[in-house]
Amino acid sequence: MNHPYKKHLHTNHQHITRPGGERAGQQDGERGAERGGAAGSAAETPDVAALAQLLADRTRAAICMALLDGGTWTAGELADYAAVAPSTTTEHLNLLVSGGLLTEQRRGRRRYVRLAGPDTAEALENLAGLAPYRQVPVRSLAEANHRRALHHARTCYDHIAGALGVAIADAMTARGLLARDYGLVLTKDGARWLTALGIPDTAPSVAHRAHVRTCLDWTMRRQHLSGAVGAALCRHAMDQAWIVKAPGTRILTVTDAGRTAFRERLALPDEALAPSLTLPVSRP
Amino acid sequence: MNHPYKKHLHTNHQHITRPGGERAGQQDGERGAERGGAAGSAAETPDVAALAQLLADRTRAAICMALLDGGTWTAGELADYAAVAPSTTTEHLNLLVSGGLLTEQRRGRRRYVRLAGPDTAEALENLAGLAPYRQVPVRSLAEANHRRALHHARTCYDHIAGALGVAIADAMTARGLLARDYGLVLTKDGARWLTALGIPDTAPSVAHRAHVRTCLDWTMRRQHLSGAVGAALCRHAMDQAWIVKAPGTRILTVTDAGRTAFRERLALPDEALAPSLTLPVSRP
DNA sequence: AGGACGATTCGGCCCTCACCGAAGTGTGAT
DNA sequence: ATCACACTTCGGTGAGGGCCGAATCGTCCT
Repeated sequence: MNHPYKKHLHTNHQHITRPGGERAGQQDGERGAERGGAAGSAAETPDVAALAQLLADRTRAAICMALLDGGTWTAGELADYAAVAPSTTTEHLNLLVSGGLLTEQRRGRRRYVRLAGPDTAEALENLAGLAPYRQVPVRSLAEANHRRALHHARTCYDHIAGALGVAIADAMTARGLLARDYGLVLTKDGARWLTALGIPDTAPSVAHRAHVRTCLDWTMRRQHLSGAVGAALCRHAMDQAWIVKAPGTRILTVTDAGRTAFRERLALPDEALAPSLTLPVSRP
Repeated sequence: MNHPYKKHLHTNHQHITRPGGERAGQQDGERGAERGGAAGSAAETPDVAALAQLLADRTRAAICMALLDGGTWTAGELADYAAVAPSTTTEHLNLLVSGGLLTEQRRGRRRYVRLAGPDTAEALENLAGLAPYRQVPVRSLAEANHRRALHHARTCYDHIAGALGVAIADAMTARGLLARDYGLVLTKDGARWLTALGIPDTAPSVAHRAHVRTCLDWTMRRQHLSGAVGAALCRHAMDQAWIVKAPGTRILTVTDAGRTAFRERLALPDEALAPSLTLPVSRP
């Protein structure tokens, strides 16, 4: 007896204590320095494996990516989207919700789910930017168009991603509205520019989030603008009808007004403003 | 025939095309806008599931967390650390290396591995900050002390983490050296402060990385300073012997000189400067 | 009430994979 | 040459879990 490899606590499956309730990735705010004395007979370690396991399944990952549009989907819609049986979807949603990545809301016989919060969304896009690529066959022209539109412009939870998002970040940097030298910063000129647009950059509603954050784009592998400023800009562009979001998808289309506005205010190159080729179809 | 749930391309296992070689998470730099036309008969999607699957195993996750000390370990050391057979370790390392998270270097009959880069390290710490907690039994007093020391101060790849790291970020913010309002920024005063310390804040060697980045601390769930400035500060503190790194661990101990320096220059509170209680033992 | 519909539960199938030991390969030391 | 050592390869085992279909539960509509 006396095995060389300690005991078999390696079943790789376990139940865990969520830290802060549903809000998965609290990012700052004051919180005292508890968690100091680990002198008991047990300690806490972050369980990276458990979190990763939630995303380690193709279907679950696809569900999360779909929810990156920031919208609320029903279990059935997700089942169709992921092409698995409703029963399978139920199991996946149970895991994702109890793992804190998703929140649910039951209404009648429907189960609505969405991402737990902006932090979760950004963590997901960042992960996607780091992930390897996989070749995926395109089966129809409609699907190819859909994909092309997605690469061109889409929402990433609450801000603009895709080639358009990257172009905006680049243009703002070029015009001195964002500075990249010390992290990504909104400059004074940038703040003025936002105010001139009618976006109050110090809105208290967004004060708890970092104003400027970057988000690694999974189609371009380039940084684009996220955070509160990114979200405000996206909202404004929608309010002004510079971009419209095709219902049921996360695809954004630049309108004629938007083309004018973006060209005037940011001198965006034409590629970034190309019209979407087709009307986006229903959920892919 | 004609199944309702398309074909079974759901084996959840696949081989993938790495995007950029070993460097997993390129973060910026100019790169043209290729990847525009997805008109072929295949398209590329980031495979989040594949990446997550690498981390979804307890043992592999433990290996990655161990390597977060920024050091180079041999396969045998990792086998001991993770308490699995050498053959098992080999398999895990093969996966992690070919997945781009680790790089290896063979010398003689040894296999040395380390994390692929700073980006990988930061992605890991961020993931750890988001992950749920798991209760882990502490089996000995030495282990409890080790754990306590880790929570107090440690290296996170190339910068300072733990309570000390958070305290430094807080103090720098309080003194106006860092500004949190628009992301986390090094202020002009901060740049001067660094220069006064003898840290050239515009060293070309670090120009390709964002100067200031934050890193979510897994013991405190608070942001601390990372990026090039964080790394430079850590290096400087080690050069000046303010902190010493116990060999074979990622534990940092604040020296007497360090206590004086940190108190003088940043007015760090005493808790953050408490001496480590024991000499750190060998690898846990 | 009756029926359509969305979601859930359960049982069973099958594939994946983390694990080990034993044998093998190459390197370094004696 | 010989042996020790670090790591690798291979076969076998067992557990975990993703998948479906069928049956069930609730809710909404007519």
